[in-house]
Amino acid sequence: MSDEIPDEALAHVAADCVCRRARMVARKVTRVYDEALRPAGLKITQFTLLVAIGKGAPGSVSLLAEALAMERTTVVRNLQLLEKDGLIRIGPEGIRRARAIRLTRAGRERLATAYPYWEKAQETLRQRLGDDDLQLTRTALEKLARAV
Amino acid sequence: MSDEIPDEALAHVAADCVCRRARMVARKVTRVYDEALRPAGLKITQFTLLVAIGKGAPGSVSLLAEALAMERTTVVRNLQLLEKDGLIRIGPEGIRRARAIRLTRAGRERLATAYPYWEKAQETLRQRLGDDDLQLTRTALEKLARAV
DNA sequence: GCTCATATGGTGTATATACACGTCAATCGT
DNA sequence: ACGATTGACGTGTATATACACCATATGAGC
Repeated sequence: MSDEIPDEALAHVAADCVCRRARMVARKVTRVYDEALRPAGLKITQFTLLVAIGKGAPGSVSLLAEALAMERTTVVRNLQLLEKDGLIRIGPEGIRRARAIRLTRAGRERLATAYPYWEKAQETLRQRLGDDDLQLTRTALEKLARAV
Repeated sequence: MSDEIPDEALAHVAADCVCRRARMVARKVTRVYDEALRPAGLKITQFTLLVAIGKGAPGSVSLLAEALAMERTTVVRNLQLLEKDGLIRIGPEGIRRARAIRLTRAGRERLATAYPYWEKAQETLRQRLGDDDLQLTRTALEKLARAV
């Protein structure tokens, strides 16, 4: 019968699925950063967005989404939360309806507050992995992000 | 003023944040697998859960969550969806309220249907990365998952 | 000017994730 | 016997993610 799946196939998936591993890693790592950032009242997703906005002052939601490999509509919702908290300002529609996004003063202050906690999370990871494996991991994630 | 954050710090985060990279990778990879599995009517999270259940017939929700590095409560919601679709059965409370979880016949059939699509996604990634970088990636993700 | 392709944005809906909290069952120490 | 501890479960609430769909704006070609 073709509608039964052998145990070997299940073991193969469990052992070798790249997506399973990538998601497991993302969940675990996210917990470390979210916990570290808790005192700053930010989650790592929000912190990452604020950094991207502060760094590049993106001229549109689409560009911001592209830079972070996020769905544009996901960025829309996340930005709405940040704006509600007064951390960013979403500008009016400009050319081709594009909206510029920029940090507010509160947003910059929150970033400054959060930064040391982010550093702690990075250091936690470095200690748990060791310098060599940390570098290996960076390289691998970079290659994977580029390739996919 | 200590409430301003220098551009160098922002560049440092954007370039070196392990969590940012891990989440970007997870999003990108997830899209590949979700799209590949679409014809089977499953998302990669659901497929992964079904595989874990089919492989181990876990004796409790907590064990299943542990095995996949998921929050227990997340697993609870995801299992509720799978049970609603008739793909799994969540047993009655046993020792210490533990509930055994097992695939239904429909669940096994769905797994058999989905498996070739998962293989396609794996092959897609292998082609885009190349064998060497794929192995490198596996190793790095494995180390990261263990360490964190 | 009109039409159409393209770029940008937002909403509806559904799933995924996780913390805080409460509930219930088994076990342990006294 | 019984209170405290531990283990397991589920819900409330909030955020994160993404597809489907629709609305609006610009520019190209006619």
